Amino acid sequence: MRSIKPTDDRSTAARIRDEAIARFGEVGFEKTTVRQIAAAAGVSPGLILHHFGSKEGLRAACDDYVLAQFASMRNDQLETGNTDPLGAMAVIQQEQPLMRYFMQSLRDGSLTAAKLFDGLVEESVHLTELSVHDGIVRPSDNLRDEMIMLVAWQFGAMLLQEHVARAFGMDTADPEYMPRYIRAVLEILTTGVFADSRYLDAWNQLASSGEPPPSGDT
Amino acid sequence: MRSIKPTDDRSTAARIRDEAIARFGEVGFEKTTVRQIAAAAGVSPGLILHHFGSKEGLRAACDDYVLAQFASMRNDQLETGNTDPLGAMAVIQQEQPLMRYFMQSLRDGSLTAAKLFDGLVEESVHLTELSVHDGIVRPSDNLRDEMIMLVAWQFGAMLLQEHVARAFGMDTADPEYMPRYIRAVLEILTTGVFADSRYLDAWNQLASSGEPPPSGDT
DNA sequence: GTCTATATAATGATAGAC
DNA sequence: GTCTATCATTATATAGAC
Repeated sequence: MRSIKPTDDRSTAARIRDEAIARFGEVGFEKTTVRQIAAAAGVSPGLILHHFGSKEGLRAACDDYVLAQFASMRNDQLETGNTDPLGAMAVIQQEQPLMRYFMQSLRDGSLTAAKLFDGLVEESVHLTELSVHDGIVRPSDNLRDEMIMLVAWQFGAMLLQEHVARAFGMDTADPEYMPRYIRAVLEILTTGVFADSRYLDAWNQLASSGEPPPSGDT
Repeated sequence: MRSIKPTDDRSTAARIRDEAIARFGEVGFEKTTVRQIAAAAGVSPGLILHHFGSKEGLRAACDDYVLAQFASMRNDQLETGNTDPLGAMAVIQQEQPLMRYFMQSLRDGSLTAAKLFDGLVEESVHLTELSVHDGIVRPSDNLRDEMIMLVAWQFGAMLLQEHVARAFGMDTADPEYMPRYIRAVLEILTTGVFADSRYLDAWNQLASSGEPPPSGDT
């Protein structure tokens, strides 16, 4: 169903894997059929099972590959000494097969997604500690938890970017989307949202009183 | 497979619908089979198709019902004059079938989820404007976009709560989870994250220069 | 309204030829 | 390594009895 470039030097198995990553990332593991991947890779459905044993085996191969690729990217970033948190944020926001695959894994709650998430939390905590030392990020005795939330928010926003874009009155593909997104994020993370610390103070007081705080209205 | 309480005054169709909402919310639309819903509701698979025409028809009925329920809840909240943004946040965070269903819809990107998301953005903007007037939330000339991000972050964090909880070193069901979550959120939204406004200023300068800003390192 | 039995379609997986 | 043909399972959906 698709012509393969004669100069494609990837092995057939690698081509199948890459097509699988693309499909899994676009529509998810469940909705993707072995036949679709076979058609996209220009091979028969049987060959895929022959190489990877089962559809689940193919997924495992994709997981391993994606995990390795991310580790490699992280290495490159460390070697070039790029410690800019905003830069990392922008890089990761790109619309690439690997990132799509990761997002879908995040949706499904796979083990790979968990590993990746945890790794990114560690990395963020590390980078932010450096930023605190440099006076870029304010100190906090709860920095780790805050970074966990920021990582979750970042990927949460990516998961829901269709809705964010629509609320902005635009499409995800609009070149104005990312600038507008980043500006709103920077505003919140620079100035906060509340006018003063009354909520935070009240919360900390409740917490120090040892009692699990109410979940209703204040 | 399950005994129905003799005092259950819901019609059979309503019972089927409620069971469907529960299953769809727990494992998603695709992974739920008509047979499972039938077993849970104590009826035959055929009856479900008889009432709702198809599985898709059943989903439509669920969507309509959930949408109506949320609208009703919103009405109640307006009537009781509850304008506390934190209260609304806490209420919505509860683990109820309706909320689970909404979360799954958000995952799948259904039309219902979009309507709900948009409605919640409008509501949040409205409530926050009141809070700004009351001096609780700082003013902003970009308030709407910031609220869009906050709504997306909130639901994004709920979508990823499995990962957030694991990063906290606990389980989602842990009673300490929500307090810890809320504290981290309050800290970020009260104080911000950056020590000063250098990033925001640099960004605004780039934006005012009319050029689409870089996506790499600064 | 409700059930049982069945039709139909699609999917993951297997077997064996080349 | 790769393909074709086929199996076995599972799901939605339909037909018709009660």
